[in-house]
Amino acid sequence: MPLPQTETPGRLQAELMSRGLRMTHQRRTILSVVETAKQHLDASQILRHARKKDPRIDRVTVYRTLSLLKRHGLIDELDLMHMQGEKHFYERRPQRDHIHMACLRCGKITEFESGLFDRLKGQIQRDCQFHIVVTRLEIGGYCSTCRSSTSS
Amino acid sequence: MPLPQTETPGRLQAELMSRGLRMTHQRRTILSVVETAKQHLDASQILRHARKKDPRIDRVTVYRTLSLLKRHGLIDELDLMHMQGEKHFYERRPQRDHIHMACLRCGKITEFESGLFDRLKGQIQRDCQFHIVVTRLEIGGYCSTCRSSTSS
DNA sequence: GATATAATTGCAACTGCGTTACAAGAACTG
DNA sequence: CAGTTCTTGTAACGCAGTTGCAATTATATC
Repeated sequence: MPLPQTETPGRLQAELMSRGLRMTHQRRTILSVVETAKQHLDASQILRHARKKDPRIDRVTVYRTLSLLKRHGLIDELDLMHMQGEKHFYERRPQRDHIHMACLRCGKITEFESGLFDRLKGQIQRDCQFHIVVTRLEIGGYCSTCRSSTSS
Repeated sequence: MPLPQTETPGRLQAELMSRGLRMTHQRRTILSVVETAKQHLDASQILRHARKKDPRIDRVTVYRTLSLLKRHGLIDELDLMHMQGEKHFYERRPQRDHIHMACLRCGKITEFESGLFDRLKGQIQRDCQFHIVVTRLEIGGYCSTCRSSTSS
């Protein structure tokens, strides 16, 4: 067997291992799902994708792995303005923080980076003497497409 | 009877009435709780406070009233970085948006207004052609007090 | 490699926030 | 003040996430 085909090692996996955490088959699978996701996934979607690769994974393991990744600052948790119930969505933590805009009409999620946002964080650290660990800026409103069509 | 002592009419109540919504005794009570809250309350705390004024209020009514106020843009819903489970907290929508900072150690919530934040929102509306309805900027980290004491 | 040990997993049951269905009750209209 | 429509309480439900515990598995050590 040429290695159990666990995708390319991946940054998440490398990060966890470098922190001395055990690398189980389940974790590798869940990590690869999060790592290759093309959109924001919630826990149950992550479970479904993971089960396609390994049907024996339990949802509890997904929750535990997500909270592990969160504790280690490797993923960010999003609410996306609670447009789809109370789910949480996850994404690999990016180099540079970005803003999530959620269209209240079509549900599209747009990401946006901004130097003003970076400056704002700097201002907060200085003026409030607050050491920032994680930020979440979510905005609800109407995207350009939905603004131009019939109802506002 | 000199009016059923429902606090001063209150802005929330006036707003709802001006929109042609029925003003029930329960709504008046819940509104006054939200309006006079000295801190961010979650649904169950609002229920508890409301019941002190009127023991017959049910939690369902609290949820329904909160979602009514939310739909009308009269209150904002906060997650406060999910530090206390998955509760949601509520506050009367302020004139000017502010940022919520949550200390991951002591749990203190700090509010902060910033011209940079206002400018950032303007930039988003322009550059992304996105019509902003509601924003939520939450930051987790360590407050000045907790930074100076023993552990970081 | 084999073995010991400490972490991780799956299962099942549970918690807790929030929602829904529906009949009874209350607010507004004329 | 009678009628209509909205709102409420009750109870049952749904769903995301958590916990306890025995069985399993990754890693360190021999």
